[in-house]
Amino acid sequence: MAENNRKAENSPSFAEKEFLEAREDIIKGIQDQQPDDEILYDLAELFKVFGDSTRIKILYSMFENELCVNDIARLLNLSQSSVSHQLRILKTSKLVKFRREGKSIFYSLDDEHVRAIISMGMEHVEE
Amino acid sequence: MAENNRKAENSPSFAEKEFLEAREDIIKGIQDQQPDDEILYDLAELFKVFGDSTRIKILYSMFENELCVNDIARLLNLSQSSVSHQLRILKTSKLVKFRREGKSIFYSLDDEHVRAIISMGMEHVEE
DNA sequence: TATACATATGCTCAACTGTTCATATGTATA
DNA sequence: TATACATATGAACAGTTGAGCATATGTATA
Repeated sequence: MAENNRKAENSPSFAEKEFLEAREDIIKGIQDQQPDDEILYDLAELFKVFGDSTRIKILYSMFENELCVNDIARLLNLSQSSVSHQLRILKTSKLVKFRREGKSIFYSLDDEHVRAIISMGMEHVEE
Repeated sequence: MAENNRKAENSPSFAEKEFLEAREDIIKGIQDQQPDDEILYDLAELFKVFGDSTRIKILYSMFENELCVNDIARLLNLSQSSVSHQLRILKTSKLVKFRREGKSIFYSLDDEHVRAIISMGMEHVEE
């Protein structure tokens, strides 16, 4: 009896049931569309690289020019070590490419995607 | 004499001087183009929000649907608390909007920029 | 080949971040 | 208005990350 009561209290009404099932269907649908975890993980890793102001400054400085490590350090008032460390991260993420010329190594943005992503973010920030 | 020698060793040749001055000019030019630090900081902060796989999953799940906190938690197998914390960050960054409906709160992407930024990153990742 | 210059890298530490747990707030309904 | 449900939030803790220092590697040139 007490059990019946509790059961009655907890069991959803017909309308509630329909609502819950509808939500379930929507969730199932999304689950199918959702890209693999691995891809979403990589996507987050990519944005993480853009998510540091030192790296953003470095990327922006190369927006229209190739620069060597020392140029960047002087331009942005950063230590050589710091710039070098960050460039390694940018290299690993394929956001910059480089070429050697004598003692210097010139870095530049790897492709148009990098510019596009930065520009897109800039639009959102400047609103 | 020793001083003269050292000076001679250390002083750059004419060609070197020209090269260094050219680099200086380039750096000055970039310094003028570079956006304010504050803007670049905000830009990095924006990307930082995209730079976490939980938040990316949450954003992606809302790509074409509005969802309530509980939907997202079940869909992505996350705790209610975790989802709520992350949604607060997404709200603060103006990446999602929300509306109340009874006890539930439905979240959705704030505007097309959000979709555009994610899509752009996706292109780079899928290469 | 010794020296100076340009860049890279290993290590350490302080600061930051995401999760969890416990609890608070807000809302509908019996 | 008491209860259950949905969401939000504060505190604490573990894991991560960027900067700086010291040093290693690579390259040109006297």
